[in-house]
Amino acid sequence: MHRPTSNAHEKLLRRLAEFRFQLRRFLLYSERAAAHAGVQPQQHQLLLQIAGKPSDALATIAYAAERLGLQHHSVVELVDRSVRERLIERGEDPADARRVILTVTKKGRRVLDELSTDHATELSEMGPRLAQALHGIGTTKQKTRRTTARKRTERPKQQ
Amino acid sequence: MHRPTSNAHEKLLRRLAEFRFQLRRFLLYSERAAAHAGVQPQQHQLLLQIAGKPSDALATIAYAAERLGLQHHSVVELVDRSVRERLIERGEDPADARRVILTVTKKGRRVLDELSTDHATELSEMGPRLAQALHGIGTTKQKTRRTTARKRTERPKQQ
DNA sequence: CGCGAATATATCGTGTTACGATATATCCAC
DNA sequence: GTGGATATATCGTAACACGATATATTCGCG
Repeated sequence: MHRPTSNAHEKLLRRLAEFRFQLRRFLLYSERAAAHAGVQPQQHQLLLQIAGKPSDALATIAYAAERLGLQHHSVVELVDRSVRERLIERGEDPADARRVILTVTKKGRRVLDELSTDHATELSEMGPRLAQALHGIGTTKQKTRRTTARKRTERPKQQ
Repeated sequence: MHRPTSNAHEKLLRRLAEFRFQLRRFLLYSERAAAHAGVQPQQHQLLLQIAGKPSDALATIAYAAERLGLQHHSVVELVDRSVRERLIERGEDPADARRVILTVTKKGRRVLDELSTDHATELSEMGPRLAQALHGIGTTKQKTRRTTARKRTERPKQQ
């Protein structure tokens, strides 16, 4: 069952490639913006997830790990570095002494605010392009076999 | 110029945080899918950009670097690893002996095809969520714009 | 209330990977 | 053909996330 350069498939590849390219461009912009603001990309993300958490969530290490898609201990190290640079602070949770509550310092806030407006601006430019690159994809996968097609609800991706 | 917990600003933070979270989820999915297919995320991206290039482009190292947002020499190393694992091959450019033309092997193609359909499926699920998280942002960004606005094209960021 | 299991955070050593600096090869203009 | 530009390659280094493991605190249950 060779596909002699299936057009639909080629098209999907091009769209995926374009999407990832645009995505990478955004991430590169973001990395550079962070560097420009004097922090590392991951520190920026940490600040963002702490400051941007919903009001009903606790900014613990575990929360940050979940939001950043990292292991707890990777976050511990990220927090170590960030505390050292006075971007955030460790606080205690009165309700559970095992936990650490993370708060953003004034300095961290300043950095984050700068980055946030930058990103908002950049995204209002690049967002549409990204959204469009994204748009073509779901609709392009038409024939390419329908097996993997609809396991929509969950994904048995372990670890 | 203090913002006493500006509501609009808080909202922007939450939206940005949510967007990055969704983005990270996608990237995490992608990383795992690549691992599951037996390649590293960057190898997947390399395959994708080579196979998904527009027909008028040459799949050189420099092209890949541009598309992956990496330095040439990082790509050289990525290519080294990928060639070693028979995912791609180095070829010569008859027109310019300095160049290396990259081609995807059968094995690489198999891997990429698997990953592509997976990603198309995943994106048709998660794409809308991503697009929506994206959508709220440009419109939430109130005033503060202008400075640092658009020096996207190049940036003297030596980092 | 006391002990083991579960949860939350921390430490240590390691491997991967992208980078800067630099080197080599080829092309192009004159 | 020589010099500068372009394209790829090599080497040493540092950042960062990870696995394995350790410590601290809370919870469940008798």
